Amino acid sequence: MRYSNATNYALHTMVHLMLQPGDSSMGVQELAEMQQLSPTYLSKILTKLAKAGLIESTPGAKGGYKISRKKHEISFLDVIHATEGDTSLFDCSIHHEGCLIENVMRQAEENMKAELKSKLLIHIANEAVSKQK
Amino acid sequence: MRYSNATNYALHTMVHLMLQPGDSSMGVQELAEMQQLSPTYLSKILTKLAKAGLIESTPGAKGGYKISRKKHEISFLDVIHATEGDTSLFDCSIHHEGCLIENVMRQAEENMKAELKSKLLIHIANEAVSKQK
DNA sequence: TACATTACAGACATTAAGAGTCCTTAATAT
DNA sequence: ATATTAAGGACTCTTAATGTCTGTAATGTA
Ligand code: SF4
Ligand code: SF4
Repeated sequence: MRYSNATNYALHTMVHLMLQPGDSSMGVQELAEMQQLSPTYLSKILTKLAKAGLIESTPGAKGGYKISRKKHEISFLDVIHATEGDTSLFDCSIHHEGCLIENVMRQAEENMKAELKSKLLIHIANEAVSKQK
Repeated sequence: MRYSNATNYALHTMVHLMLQPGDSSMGVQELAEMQQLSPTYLSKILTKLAKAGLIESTPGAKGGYKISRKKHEISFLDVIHATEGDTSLFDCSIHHEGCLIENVMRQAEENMKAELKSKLLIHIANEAVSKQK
């Protein structure tokens, strides 16, 4: 029971893109090198992020990825949702009416999600910058 | 990213054992039938629960499993911990000092665990009983 | 227009973990 | 002694994550 590596890569990539100045794009090549992983694999993750509207992609020469216009609203939960999908941590296939076990598990997951939703990536990016100084 | 079926089975089994009257034991055979799953597989899960001190096992004829003496203190988290192990949901292998990403992820997981720790199985068992009436 | 560059998509291979089975051993009651 | 039960190890099967390869479409540049 662990978050996938893809989520880790996605989070790092998002922070990288946030720190990129102005309207400049980065290619998957460059992004993959920074994280020491295969460009083709990262490409799939980036496509997911793009479909979720968290980043914007432009094909063709001088193309690449840049952070979405919603830059200041993107939460950890948004990224995780994009990579992990929207499945529940606990999902009993039976679904008895008013199941007490599910209630507890769902509530617990909600507590986690609430935190992940309240934390914005932009905060991490800003802190990272001020640390470097 | 889902909790394993084993956790589901474990939770159900624990509730069953809690509803058992007095000091009586149940065999893995009976417990497996109730949940429609293989006795040998459930046996492995029960062994984990026993090692975690959540249930007590007695081998030999007329043996079986019964709820531990800590019956009234056992939380959802205890059961999950026994079956899933103590690994973190988010575990970056690198561990940069004061990592901001990990901080957020860890905190979120803590929020979930807090809920799971506060919910005791005995409550579920009691509610299940009063519903039946 | 031709060409280089880049994202995108599908098929495929590899790996790791979960789920489940089978068989043997040890402990206990009758 | 024998039947019954839990525990443990080795094994297979299934599934999902991880990763690669190849081709296609879109875009800028010369
Ligand atoms: S009681 Fe809840 S968790 Fe258990 S089988 Fe029914 S729906 Fe699933
Ligand atoms: S910054 Fe944090 S999550 Fe990223 S590589 Fe370092 S330790 Fe891992």
